[in-house]
Amino acid sequence: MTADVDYLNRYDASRFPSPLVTVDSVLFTLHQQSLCVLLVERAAPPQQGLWGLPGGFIDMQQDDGTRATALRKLTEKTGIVPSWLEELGTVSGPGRDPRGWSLTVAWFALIAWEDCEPHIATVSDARWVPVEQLGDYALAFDHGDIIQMALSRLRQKTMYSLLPVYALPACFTHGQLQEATEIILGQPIQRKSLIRRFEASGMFEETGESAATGARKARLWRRKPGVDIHLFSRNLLAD
Amino acid sequence: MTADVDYLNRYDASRFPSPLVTVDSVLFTLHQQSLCVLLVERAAPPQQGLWGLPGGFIDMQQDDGTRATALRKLTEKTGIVPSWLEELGTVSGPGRDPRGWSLTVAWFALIAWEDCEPHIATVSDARWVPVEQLGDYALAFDHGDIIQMALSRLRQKTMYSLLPVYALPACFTHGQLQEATEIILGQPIQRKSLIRRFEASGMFEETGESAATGARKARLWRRKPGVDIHLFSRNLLAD
DNA sequence: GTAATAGTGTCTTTGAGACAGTATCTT
DNA sequence: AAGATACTGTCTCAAAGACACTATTAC
Repeated sequence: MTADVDYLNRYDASRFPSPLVTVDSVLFTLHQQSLCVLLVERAAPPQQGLWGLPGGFIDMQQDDGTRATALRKLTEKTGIVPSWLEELGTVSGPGRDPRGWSLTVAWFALIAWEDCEPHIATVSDARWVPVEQLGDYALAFDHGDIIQMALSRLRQKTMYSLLPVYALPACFTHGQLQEATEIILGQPIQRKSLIRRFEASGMFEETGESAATGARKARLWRRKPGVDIHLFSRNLLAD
Repeated sequence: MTADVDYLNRYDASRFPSPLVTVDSVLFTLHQQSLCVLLVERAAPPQQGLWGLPGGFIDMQQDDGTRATALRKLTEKTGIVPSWLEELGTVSGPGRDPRGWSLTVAWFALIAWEDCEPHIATVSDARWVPVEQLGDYALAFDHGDIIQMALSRLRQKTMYSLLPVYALPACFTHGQLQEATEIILGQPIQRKSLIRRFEASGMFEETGESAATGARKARLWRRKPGVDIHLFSRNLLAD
C-alpha cells in the first residue's frame, strides 16, 4: 500500500478522458386520481426548451454519493426530502447526449402531493405531468425511456410491497392506500387483501385519530418510525 | 434545437471536473459444491497486490454502454461471454478510491464452470474464490460490499426465478438445477416445487438425451432459444 | 436381489381473490 | 330510516411444502 503514496502523487485524473456523468431522478406523486411525474423545462443547452427529468451534475465538493446529488436536486425543485428514494440503474453510451459519451445514474422517488404542493406551485419551470399525458411532451435525451423503467419498477414493487404509502401523507386511511395502489397499478385491487398485508407488514401503527373522508369515519395510520419497508413473498394480481 | 449546434461547438468536456468512472463485475460460478466469485489480483496501483473484482475503465471508442465494458473485461478474463449479465447498481463517493471522487457501475454475472474452466486455468492473476473463503482475502476498495450486494441479489432472484440455470452447462438435469439452487440458497429445497416451476416457466425443452449422473439415467434439458427468464409471482422458501 | 438416484401423486398449508355480511357515520 | 363508506368473515383457489410412493439403472 505504501507504493500508493508515490503513485497518487503522480496521478492526475484529468489526463484520462472520462464520460459525462449526470444524476437524474424520476419523482412520482399522486394527484387527482393520476400518477404524475415531475418534469423540468431545460433552461440551457443542450436540448434547451425540451422537458426532462430533474437532475444534473455531481458536486464533488458537496455530494458524498449520487444519492446526495439526487436529493440535492430534488430538494431544490420540490422544497422537501422525498420519503422514498432508490437507485433505478444507469443508462450510458456514446449517442445519448450530443456532448459525447455520457452516463446517467437514474433514481426513482415518491412523494406525497400534499407535502410539496405549496413549493412546487412557485416554481414556474417545473411541472407535474400525469403519466398518460407524457406523450404530449417532447422529452430530452432518453428521459422517456428512463421514465418507463421507473414506471415498471414502481408497478412491480407495488405488487410485492406497500410502496404506495410513501406517496401518502404521514397519516392516512386504508381507503387512501387502496386508492393510491389502484392508481399506480391502473386496476382495482381487493381491499381485503390489502388490509391483510397491511397488518402482516408490521410497518404501521394507529394514530388514535380518525378521519371523515367518506360516510363513516376511518381510522388513521402512520408508518412506525425506523421500520423498514416489508417485502411480501407473493405478488398481488398474480394472474 | 439549432441553438445546440453553437453550444456544442464551444463545448469542452474537459473543462468540468468529473468523477472517476469504472465498471466492475461480480461473476459467480458453481464449483465443487461451492458458490464462487472471480477475483483478480491488482497488477497496478492503487491497492496493487490486493484482490478485487474484474473491471476497469470505459473505452469510449469501443464500448457502447457500460454493459459492453463489463462484457469486454469479463471476456478478457474468462474467455467466454457470461450467459447472464445484469446491472447491480452503482457505488460512489469521495472516499472509496484514493484517486478521488469515484463512481463504479457494478454488474452481476453467472457462468457455467465447465464453460470457462480451461481458459481461467491459464490466467495466473485470476482466481475463483468460494464465498465462504472471501474473509481470507484483503479486498480492494469497497469490493467486499459490492460482492455482498451481488450475493443478496442472486439469492433473492433465485427465490422468484430459475436464475441458477445460467450457472449450468447448456444441457443439464433436474438434479443439477436442484443442486445449483441449493448451493446458492445455502439450504435444501423441495425437488417437487422446483420441477413444478420448471414446467410452468416454459423456458426449457428436452434434448432427448439422458445422462447417467446418478444411479438412474436422468433426462437432459436445455433453454429454449430466445426465451426470456420467467419470473414467478411467489417466492420459494417463503417462510 | 439391493442401493441409489429419477421422477410422480397427493395431502397440507399459506395467502390471495371474491364477495357477502355487519358496523358506523351523515343526512 | 336511507345511503354511503369502513371494516370483517369466510369460502374458493393457486401454488408451495412435505413426504410417501413408483421407476429405472448399476452393481
